[in-house]
Amino acid sequence: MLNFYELKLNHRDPVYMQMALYVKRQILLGHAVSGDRLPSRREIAAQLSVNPNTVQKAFKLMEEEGFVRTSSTLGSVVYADEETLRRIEDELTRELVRSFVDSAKEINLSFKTVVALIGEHWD
Amino acid sequence: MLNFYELKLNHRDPVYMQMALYVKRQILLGHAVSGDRLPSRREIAAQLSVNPNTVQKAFKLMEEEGFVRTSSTLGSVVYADEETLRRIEDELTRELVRSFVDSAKEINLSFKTVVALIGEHWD
DNA sequence: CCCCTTGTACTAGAGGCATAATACAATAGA
DNA sequence: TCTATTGTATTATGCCTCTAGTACAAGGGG
Repeated sequence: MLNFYELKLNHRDPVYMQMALYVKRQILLGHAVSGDRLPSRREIAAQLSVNPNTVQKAFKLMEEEGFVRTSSTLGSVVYADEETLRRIEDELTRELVRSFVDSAKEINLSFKTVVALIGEHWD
Repeated sequence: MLNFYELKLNHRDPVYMQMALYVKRQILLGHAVSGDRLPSRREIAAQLSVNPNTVQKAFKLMEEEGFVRTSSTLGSVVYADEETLRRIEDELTRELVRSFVDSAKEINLSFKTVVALIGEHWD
């Protein structure tokens, strides 16, 4: 049973998107696999101290994106076939790198400088 | 005279923040230096096809952050002393790298993998 | 001197995000 | 069967961002 205690919310991005991203990460890391159950809307709302309606919005998004499925009164479970997993990896990895590289180039950082800076901040 | 034609707005971040970031970048790149004039609020609004009030909000922010100064009816100019320049570099460089490294670690990417991925996306 | 631009301020409204408070049908479990 | 939980839906409120429209004092240039 997945929980949301470790999810630290920021004040920049919509909460319901941060929730969906969190579940995607758990899937990508193998911490959540197909069939794994998710707590009820109300339970998650309590874990995160947010409104149940916000949680419901997150589930709506996750269902639309295809990695969570809900059967009424039986709760929601993770669903991640090959294609879904690939899509999640793409979003979380390639998209992360792409936007970072774009920003780095915007301020004229060289590849060498970028690698050096990352090296400094890695530990 | 700085212009805003090259600034491509996204639909994720507040417009007035994107505007401030754009000016910071121009300063960091040396494309804008102390004394450089900025177009009027209304002129910039036209260049970006946004509302003058939004532009005014950006100026309020930029003045608060100290890299733009306005003298009534004479328009606004860039102001960037040593300390301001350092702060901008910190925000645009170190902050960029820091948040990227954090995200990369969230999905268990190794330093080596990250460098490889960046290398792929660099060109 | 007059007009136009400028910075600044204000009200009003739309849309997205989040909260608060309910409501209800369906089902699992005692 | 009764009760508690669950997913789902609705209405209202508040905040932030952005747009739209208007207003006004101050200064520059003809």
